[in-house]
Amino acid sequence: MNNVNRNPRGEGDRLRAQLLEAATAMLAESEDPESVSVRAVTRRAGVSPTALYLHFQNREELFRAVSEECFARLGAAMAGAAEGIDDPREQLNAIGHAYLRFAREHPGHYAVLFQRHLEPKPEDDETKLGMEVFESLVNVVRRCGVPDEDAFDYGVLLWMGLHGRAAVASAMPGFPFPDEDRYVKLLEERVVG
Amino acid sequence: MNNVNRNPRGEGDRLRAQLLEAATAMLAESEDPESVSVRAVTRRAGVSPTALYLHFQNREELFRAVSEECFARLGAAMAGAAEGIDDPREQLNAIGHAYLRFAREHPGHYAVLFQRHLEPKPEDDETKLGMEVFESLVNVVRRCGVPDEDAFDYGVLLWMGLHGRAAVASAMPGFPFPDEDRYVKLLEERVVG
DNA sequence: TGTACATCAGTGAACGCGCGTTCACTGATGTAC
DNA sequence: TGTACATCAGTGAACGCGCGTTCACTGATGTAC
Repeated sequence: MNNVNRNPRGEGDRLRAQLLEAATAMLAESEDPESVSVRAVTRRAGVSPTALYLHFQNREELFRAVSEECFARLGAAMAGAAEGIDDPREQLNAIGHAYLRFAREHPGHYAVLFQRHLEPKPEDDETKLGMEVFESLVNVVRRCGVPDEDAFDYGVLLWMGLHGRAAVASAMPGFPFPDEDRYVKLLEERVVG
Repeated sequence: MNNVNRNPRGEGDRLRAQLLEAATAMLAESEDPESVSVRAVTRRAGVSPTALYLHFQNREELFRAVSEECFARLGAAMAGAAEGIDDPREQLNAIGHAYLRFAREHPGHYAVLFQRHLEPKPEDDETKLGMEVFESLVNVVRRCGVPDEDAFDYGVLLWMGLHGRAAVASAMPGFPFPDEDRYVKLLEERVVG
């Protein structure tokens, strides 16, 4: 990077954001997390490979950050889908569709959340972030009239049903799944009752 | 390989089996399919990297073969679990447990089935193999008294519920899943009714 | 019975590649006196 | 007001690595005449 493009003093953190954005964008295009390499990301950000180490300890940390970003996006997609809907059953339906659509349209982002195995960190922000998104699903389940003691379990079943379909549909494109509309309806009917 | 260890004339196919076994064994230990490289597999088999190309067109083909092997093992585990049980509900329960156990005890084998994306081949043996295993699950569902027109759908829901839990439990070890016993019971109660 | 030849099951060296990370550095900009 | 110095945001070369694949080959074993 020429000095021309260097960030001004005190704004060094901008590059961090740019690197994150570059990594996220690559993941959106590539579908294979392994192709998001330190060198590829910095190349895309127009910066030397070394520059990444000014903002992340190593590649693993970059992935951790990308993962957080993707969780936030998934959460936003689900929340956005539920917005403006009153009936909790319809909310649930919308959320289910949003989930599957996210996985289908952003396979790379979805994969980094549930396919790549980051070695768990002490704080484990990722699980925490996942929990937040999950809790909001459980809340909708509760509002569907499911008894409090069942809401968590049913939430898990719904989530697993969605994840299962998202993951397998991408790994085995040949399998004759019911289409998304039917699948979501079926899943929610059976689980929530 | 010294000539000492070379397979006798006409028995060249033995090496194919040995390579497959080596790859499968590595997968059982490593959990990360990417670590199963041509060089690592041939090293383990005690043979030069080039020798692999006598039996497989390329790395992709090796993976395809490994994938078939793993599908067969998963199918066998499920069939074995159902054997000797009369009540179809109990069979279903046993199958569910066998599925989750397979994924838990052989994460590498499970990952190669549903995580690694092989570019789909024309014949698509993999989907076919998966279908066989799946059909046997649907048959049990049918024998539980589920109407024929629902059996396929319910089978899908069960499978997705199992896959979801297997995959997420391995990717997010921190998530507070109900334990396997409860989960399988819950899933089957809700889906099959 | 001997010998030329084909086949089989491999080997060994080399190719070009991209990777993660470390190290010592540069040059602009702000700050203390 | 001038100047020495610290800090900041990067760079560039190099490290050692393992990878998938190709190429021309070797040496034992079987087969035809």
